[in-house]
Amino acid sequence: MTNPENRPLTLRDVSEASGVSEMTVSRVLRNRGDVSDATRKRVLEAAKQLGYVPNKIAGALASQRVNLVAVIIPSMSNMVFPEVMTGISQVLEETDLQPVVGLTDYLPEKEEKVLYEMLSWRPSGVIIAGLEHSDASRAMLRASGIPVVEIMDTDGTPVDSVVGISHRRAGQQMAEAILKGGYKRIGFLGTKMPLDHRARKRFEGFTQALAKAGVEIADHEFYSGGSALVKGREMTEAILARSPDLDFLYYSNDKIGAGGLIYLWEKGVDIPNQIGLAGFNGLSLLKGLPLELASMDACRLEIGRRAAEIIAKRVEEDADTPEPSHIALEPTITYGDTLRRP
Amino acid sequence: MTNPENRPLTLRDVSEASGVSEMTVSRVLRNRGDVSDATRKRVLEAAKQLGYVPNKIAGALASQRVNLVAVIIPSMSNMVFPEVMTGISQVLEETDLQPVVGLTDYLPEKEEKVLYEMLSWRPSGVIIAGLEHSDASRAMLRASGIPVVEIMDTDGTPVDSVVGISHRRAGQQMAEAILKGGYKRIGFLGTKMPLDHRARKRFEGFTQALAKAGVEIADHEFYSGGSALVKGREMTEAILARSPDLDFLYYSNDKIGAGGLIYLWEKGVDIPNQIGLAGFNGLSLLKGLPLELASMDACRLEIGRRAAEIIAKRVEEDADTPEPSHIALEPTITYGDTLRRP
DNA sequence: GTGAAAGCGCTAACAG
DNA sequence: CTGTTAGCGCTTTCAC
Repeated sequence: MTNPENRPLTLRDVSEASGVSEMTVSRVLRNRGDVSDATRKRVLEAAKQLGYVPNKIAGALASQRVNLVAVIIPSMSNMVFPEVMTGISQVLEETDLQPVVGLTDYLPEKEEKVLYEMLSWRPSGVIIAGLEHSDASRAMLRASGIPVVEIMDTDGTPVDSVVGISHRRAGQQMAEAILKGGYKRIGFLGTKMPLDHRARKRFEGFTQALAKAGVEIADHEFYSGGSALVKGREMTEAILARSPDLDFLYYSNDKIGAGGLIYLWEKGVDIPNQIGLAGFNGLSLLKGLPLELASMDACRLEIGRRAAEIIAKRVEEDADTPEPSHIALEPTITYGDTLRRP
Repeated sequence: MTNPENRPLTLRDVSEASGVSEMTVSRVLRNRGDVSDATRKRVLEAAKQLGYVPNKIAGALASQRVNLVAVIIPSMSNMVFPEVMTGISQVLEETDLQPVVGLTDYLPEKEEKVLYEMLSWRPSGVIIAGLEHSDASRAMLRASGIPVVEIMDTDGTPVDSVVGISHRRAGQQMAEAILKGGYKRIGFLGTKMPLDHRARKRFEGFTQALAKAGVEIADHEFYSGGSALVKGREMTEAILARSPDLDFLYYSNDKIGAGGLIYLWEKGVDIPNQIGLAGFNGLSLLKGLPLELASMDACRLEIGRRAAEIIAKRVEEDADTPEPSHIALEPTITYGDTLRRP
């Protein structure tokens, strides 16, 4: 407010303005230790009057503590991660920890860079999507000496703690449900991205479970980039033009599934009898469609919450129990209107 | 890698391991000043070997420079802001600046808190959504002495720079287009949130332009929370049950518009003749619908890019030209298949 | 309850 | 090209 030279204000300015030692000012501003009400009041007044904002950089350097939690995820436009973030925020809001997000675009090199950048701010913990990281990244995580929670996926070996679901099993379960529904000629539509390990694992689990029943995927279609809804339409049209005898389409995510569903609905196709459909994620948008798309909940919110809880707990307890938590959540199938029940 | 005591490594460790002074190690690690290739190599090797990650906290304190740009936005699940972020990231990636996101949930108190928190890290600049802030927030922004860019909206008085569109005018233009399309009985469907100032301004501009033509909104419906697609369906059903004679529905965002569109399409309503529809934002999902919803581009990516450019430029040039930029972008109408052209 | 001194790990500024 | 000296603005620790 009153800052004529426009020089960042320091504790000393507040000290001088209030006539209280820097040390006591610091105590007041952090609510630490006993300070008389009179002094406290004078300090608070001076601080507000000046418009003082503490310098966390100096504070962090002196105290060797940073109330930041690095959250490293592939993307924010995926619909999945905003919800994970919500879970993380919900939990961290009750602590004095703050999430800081870094985006990787599914690129290992970028993940490495972002991780390096974030670790250089010495956060109190790291929440990072996936179990697949470059050797350098894994080394940094281990060397950091702070709690690390890998999220989303449990199919692999974590550096420290892990919270997620088994995408391989998710793919298997969907395959089993589809077979039980009596479908035989199954098409798969998914993302081309070879770096989306979770989509890949679902695909693997899916084909594997089909194989166990002697069924093979009849056709498949992959995409990359663009609006998922549009791609869903286009791929559906393409795969059915090529293989008109398909009786089920399994989409690797709900958005392309929704696009396909709208397309088929337009065409007047009898769903789920002529063709059944399923997606993945359990997005709430599915309920706004003409038919509710079958899907599978990915436990996004819960994963975020659990991960944050692990970090928060470790930060509190500090030194002791460096026992890693390994939490595997159980996704559930929604049949909706597009997958015949057994 | 080789960090037995698990104590954070320091420059001194690298210095000792390489037999080079701390200062020179620092120079190598920052690519600053001339260092002989031999020394550089020794340092780099030692650093990598130890798995050293520089401490930016100490660096920032010493250099009084922080390569962070605070980005303060209401939400990440809005579809709008991820795209703004993309624009910001694109530009900042070419600099050594890094965006750090803070979320406000459209709450002024939360905005104030987040802003305080971020400013206490002394970022190089602030990009903040909207022009409406608490007095305290505005005071902090002004007192911070760093470049501030308010984004999304140009209807108001910025603290420093601003990049956005006029939402009031956007509402007006849509009203004019609707009238020119020959529609008379117009319904409005939107968010209840009184804190979404941009939606409010669009509504105001909309009604105002209608009024100028002697038309009044025939009915309206507001919602809050829940899946936008679902809400769009429900509100559309509700408003038409109440006012079956409406010939146009203007939705305050594309998602609820899409929900309404799907609902009406299901019902077999003749769009755009029996009823016309329009949304707002120009989301790419619109092209995946049975009909393309009329909408208006909000210039999200461009806003992000421009804002980041302003910050980047100011950080480079430093002291001079503290001349604020005021950039008003021009949104364009998409008629799609749901709004009759004049 | 309050204050003084000594750093936190790095970099600016200068000296060689 | 390399090294030395002083801090950056806070908090820790200990004294009063």
